[in-house]
Amino acid sequence: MRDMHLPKSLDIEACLFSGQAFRWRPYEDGFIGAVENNGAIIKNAENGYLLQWEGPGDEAFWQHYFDMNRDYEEIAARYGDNFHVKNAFESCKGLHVLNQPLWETVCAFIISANNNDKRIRLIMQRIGESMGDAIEIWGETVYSFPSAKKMADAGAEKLRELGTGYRAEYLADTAGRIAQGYDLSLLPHMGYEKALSELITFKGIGEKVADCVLLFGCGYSQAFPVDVWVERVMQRLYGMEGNRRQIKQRSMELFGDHGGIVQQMLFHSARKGGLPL
DNA sequence: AGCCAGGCTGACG
DNA sequence: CGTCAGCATGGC
Repeated sequence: MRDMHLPKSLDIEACLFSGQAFRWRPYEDGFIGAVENNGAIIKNAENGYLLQWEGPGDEAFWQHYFDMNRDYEEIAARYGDNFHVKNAFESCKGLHVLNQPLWETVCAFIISANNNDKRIRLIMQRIGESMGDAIEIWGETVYSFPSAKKMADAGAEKLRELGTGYRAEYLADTAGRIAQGYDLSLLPHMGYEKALSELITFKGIGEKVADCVLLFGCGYSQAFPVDVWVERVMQRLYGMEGNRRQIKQRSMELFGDHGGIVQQMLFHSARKGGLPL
């Protein structure tokens, strides 16, 4: 068991429950979950939080996971002349875009298609329970996310039993390609456009899902996923028209290198009901 | 009891 | 190239 302090400047609840991570759950006055082979509990503490974990990770691992090496205040300041983005950053103070395990992120967002947050969590939990490794922490059990090989071996039928529905074949096919040797870990190093073109060759991954993977799992902070909420924001608040791809292109031009972070602020505040839609 | 959910695929024009 | 019906499942 190791532990470290997380600063009050982080809003852990916002980070873990804003549609980017799906494998944490409330626990006592904090949260419990697993990242890679680390089981973790986060408790409220004076002037921040106490993160306790069992597993091979170190402090740098968690600092990267919570994107603590990025200056969000400085990024927010760059959009100080943009009314709605400025407001979104202020109402989402402490929300960071997480850097999550790539394979798990791929699966989560394949599952997310035409689905809702609650059910994505339900399915991800079932996948962990049935195929992941159990990790004990403080008498609680959490589960690592299973490898692509393990999911490929389980097959589409098994995945369907877990409630994935018509996405079972997508997951099985994608898991199979990766188990056969496709190296996801190259994606963060080949540039945004190339990585996007690679991702959309997988079944169940279209442009929106790919952009979520690029943003939450590959560190491409310019990736701008356009879902129904963000589409509505850009239409109503910025007068954009056209299909989602056009809205994405115009948004990326408008917001630039940190568009994905802007997107997460707009998405989260829109879902909280904090935007005049 | 329908409707909807951080869309994608395959078919068709 | 763009459009569009159909899609499994569970929560509300």
